Amino acid sequence: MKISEVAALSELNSKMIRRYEEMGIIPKAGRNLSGYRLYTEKDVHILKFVKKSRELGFSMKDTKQLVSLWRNKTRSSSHVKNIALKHQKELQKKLAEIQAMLKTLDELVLNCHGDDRPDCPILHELEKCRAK
Amino acid sequence: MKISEVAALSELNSKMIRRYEEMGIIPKAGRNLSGYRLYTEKDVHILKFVKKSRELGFSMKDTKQLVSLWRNKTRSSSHVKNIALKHQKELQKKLAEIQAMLKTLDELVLNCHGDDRPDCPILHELEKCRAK
DNA sequence: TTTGACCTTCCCCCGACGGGAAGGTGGATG
DNA sequence: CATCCACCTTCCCGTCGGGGGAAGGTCAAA
Repeated sequence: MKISEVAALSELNSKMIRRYEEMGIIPKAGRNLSGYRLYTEKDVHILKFVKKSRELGFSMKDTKQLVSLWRNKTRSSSHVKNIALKHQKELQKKLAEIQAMLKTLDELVLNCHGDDRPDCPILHELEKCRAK
Repeated sequence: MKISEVAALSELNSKMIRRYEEMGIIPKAGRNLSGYRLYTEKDVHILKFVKKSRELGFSMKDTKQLVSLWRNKTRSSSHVKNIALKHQKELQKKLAEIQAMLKTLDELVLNCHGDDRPDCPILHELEKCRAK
């Protein structure tokens, strides 16, 4: 298979597949005589794994590790779990940050008339010095 | 005041203050004879506004608009509100994405032994083809 | 034969920073 | 007075996860 075919099958795009290869996340593809990358079913399998990892928010670095562990039958699940735990903590942190922003933002949006007058609680809030 | 002083007062760093100036978010600072940027209390006020806007997650572009509206006494609050509403929607989307990731991740972490054995539900899940 | 759809590598762009080089300035100290 | 150190300036490069598009090679159908 050529790159656009595996791209369609893995729901990635060709550009990212080349990048994953360059970053060592996936093995180097074979080439035909003209230099075109050639793929097998196995490569599609790996690419789908990468796609799922990215969909769960794992970084490129984590994904590289996860692919490597996945392919290494002598891995320890604790290694995998540590990566997941770290990512989980980061996501929880981001979640809290966004929730905090939304808490303020929801209130501001609710209180703003949104008409032609210049009075605006949003700007007023941004102007306020935090007590801190 | 020189840049590091306003940086301390606004809880930003010098680098970002220069960048905000370059991006037109804040007015161009005055200079002394040696080319050092000089600031007033008013500038600190603007910088604090910028800081709060960024803390609420507004982009640089939005922040630039908000500063401009803030300083424009003939603004309409609807203009401000539209910016806030758009940002609110984006945050809600991000929130939902992170919650979805965490929902899966929490379950995976819970089910992974995290020991020396290679069996790992996390890798197993990533390997699975989505029904889709 | 030509056309169009692929493929390749290459470099630049985004946002929101951070690091650090290279060089100028300014005030306190020896 | 010289020197030292902290600060200032501009500039370029790196990060992460991509996207856009140029320039050129390949291949199959019309």
